[in-house]
Amino acid sequence: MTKPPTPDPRRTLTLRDVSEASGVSEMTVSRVLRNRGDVSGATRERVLEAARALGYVPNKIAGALASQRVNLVGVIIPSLSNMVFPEVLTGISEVLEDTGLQPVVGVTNYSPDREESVLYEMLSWRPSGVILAGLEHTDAARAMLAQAGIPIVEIMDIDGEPVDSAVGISHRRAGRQMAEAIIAAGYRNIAFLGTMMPYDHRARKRLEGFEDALAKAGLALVDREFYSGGSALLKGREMTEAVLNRSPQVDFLYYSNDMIGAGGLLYCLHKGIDVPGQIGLAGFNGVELLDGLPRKLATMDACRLEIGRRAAEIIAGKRPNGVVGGEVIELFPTLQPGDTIRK
Amino acid sequence: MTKPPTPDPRRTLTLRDVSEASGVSEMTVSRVLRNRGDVSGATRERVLEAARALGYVPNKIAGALASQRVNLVGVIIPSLSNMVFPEVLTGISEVLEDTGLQPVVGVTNYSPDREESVLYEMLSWRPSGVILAGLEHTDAARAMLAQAGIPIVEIMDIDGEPVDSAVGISHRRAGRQMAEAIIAAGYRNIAFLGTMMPYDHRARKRLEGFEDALAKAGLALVDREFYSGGSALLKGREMTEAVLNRSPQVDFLYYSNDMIGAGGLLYCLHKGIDVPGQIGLAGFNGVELLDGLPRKLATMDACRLEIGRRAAEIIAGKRPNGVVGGEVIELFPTLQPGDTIRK
DNA sequence: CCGAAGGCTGTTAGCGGTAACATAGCTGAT
DNA sequence: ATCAGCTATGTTACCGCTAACAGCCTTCGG
Repeated sequence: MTKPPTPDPRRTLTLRDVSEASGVSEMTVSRVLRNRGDVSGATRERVLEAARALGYVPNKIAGALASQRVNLVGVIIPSLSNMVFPEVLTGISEVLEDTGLQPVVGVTNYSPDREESVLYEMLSWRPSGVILAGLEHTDAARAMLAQAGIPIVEIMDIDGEPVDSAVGISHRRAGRQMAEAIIAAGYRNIAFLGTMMPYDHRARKRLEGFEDALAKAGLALVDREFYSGGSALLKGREMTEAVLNRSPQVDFLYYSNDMIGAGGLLYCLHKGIDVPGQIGLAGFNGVELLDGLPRKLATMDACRLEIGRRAAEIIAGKRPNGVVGGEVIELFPTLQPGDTIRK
Repeated sequence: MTKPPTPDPRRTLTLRDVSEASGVSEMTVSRVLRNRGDVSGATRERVLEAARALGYVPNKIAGALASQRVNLVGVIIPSLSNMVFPEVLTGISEVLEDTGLQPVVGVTNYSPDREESVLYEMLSWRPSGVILAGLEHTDAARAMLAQAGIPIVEIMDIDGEPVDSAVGISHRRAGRQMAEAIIAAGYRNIAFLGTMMPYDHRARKRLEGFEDALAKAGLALVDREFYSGGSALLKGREMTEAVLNRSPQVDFLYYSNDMIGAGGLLYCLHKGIDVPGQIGLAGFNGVELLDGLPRKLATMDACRLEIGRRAAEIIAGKRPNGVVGGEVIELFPTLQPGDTIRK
């Protein structure tokens, strides 16, 4: 009736178990497992051995509570389904990798309310920083961010007032630039095809900038078409067909993202339309998918990787917010004319 | 020199602050904020008001430590960049939404070592459950999973021995089925084009099943081509070109995923090849992108949404693992012949 | 009019770690 | 030999919250 070597395999292990198994105090075990403070080589070995043998996994909840330090960075993005945010995440992970910080992702589906609740949930875990897409948030969300006492980085967009720091591009400027390039290439009957989501502020700002530039040249959109949901590639085909049927005079199609642009391009090629002679096309984002298309769609890359990297660097290298004012980093997307704008 | 109403806006608030502001004990505040136990309507109002006014965000770290309950579910997947896992995540989120549980995502980039460390990190937060892709893990990872004392669900694949529960499809069977359909359609000179990743066990199993079925019909692959990294669509074009140049007799191209399949399809159409007369094609996954292509690629959907849902249901409705044996749920993908296999 | 049964609120004792300080050996310079 | 100055380890007091239980005040049946 002796106690078995592994007392209760169900109960989760604590520092105490390791400390008993290795004959030192819990504090020493803690020091070994965190590589902090001086511990003799012999003890270190003994402790590590015991921890490994038991299969001990430290309890970060207790550790975080005691040390008031949490190695998590909240990352809040609207969606995972369009390839742009995963790339931002890649940039973030790359940088955080060797800082001991770990990203935790939350998705809002472009809903401000959902963003607010995801943020609340995240802050309740007291992360070391928060990175979130966009500058538009509910009042409550802004208040939470401002109160949090941790570095906050708003990414993707810089047309607005950040709570703390921001890294992104000017979507208004991006829209303007594209319009100018299109006008310079001689197109005059321009249509816009884009997302309907009222909360995709960046797409909205691009369109605003685009129309501003058109107006400055005495032009206006001759048609526009919106969509939401579904396969973007397919929607691109359908919308393009609709626009071309409705407005045969159109000679340029500006898409709010590359995916629907690609659909439109495939449609035009299929219909035997002369691209870019008869009709020109352009999208936005610079997604890698475009490389595989029969013709290269004109686009503007959104600096996604770089945005992720810079945002993470700010978090990794910063003191709690308020201590120093936030910085705003503007990146400049490059226009990639591809093969769908006349030279 | 009186104390200002908001003592130190930097210091983060605790229950005590709310309790002082509302004139009740911390315990009562706690009860109100968690909707647990009996609290009179009047007190509840007062407390909520105070909490709101102060902008209090509860500290889940302390809460979790005290209650030994964590509302997180770890989800470990190989990649975010190929659309299949985001869809699984959607299924998971849908189900967890109304259970109070919250998914936390970790990405392994198909590296077993990375998977092990991500898992370790996650377990150290003592989640209520873990969902992870695949049945192949390092020994240490398997040991951690078995010891964790929480429900574990391995997803996507059921060809192997799960640690606890599993939800997925048989990739061997999927490969076999596709081979049988191809052979039945009269193709005989079949090539495989796929990923090189040695750790994409599911792609490997599909190929194994595929070759088994070929062998049973007295056939063997006439060519094969592998890739890794880069734009899948572009790779699909390039690989297809390479195979067709090298082995002109090929009459069917089986791709390990839809993306490279789509690239191949675009290439064939561009070259004026008769699809599916001269050459047939098929992919795997059933990604929505295919809907937008000029011709529908034959594929097999991988039941991604359903897998996510079922996995989440198991976690949401289950007692700690070991208490009841794990269950294995096999789903059956349907072959979608599209327009790229002869009738 | 009493005691049982609830409803509402407070008190106490941790959860599993870590910061900060205390302590015991051991060195080597004086 | 003596003691400052290490190094290696232990002790104590929380971190912010919640489980469990204790207490008070009503209410109500007998």
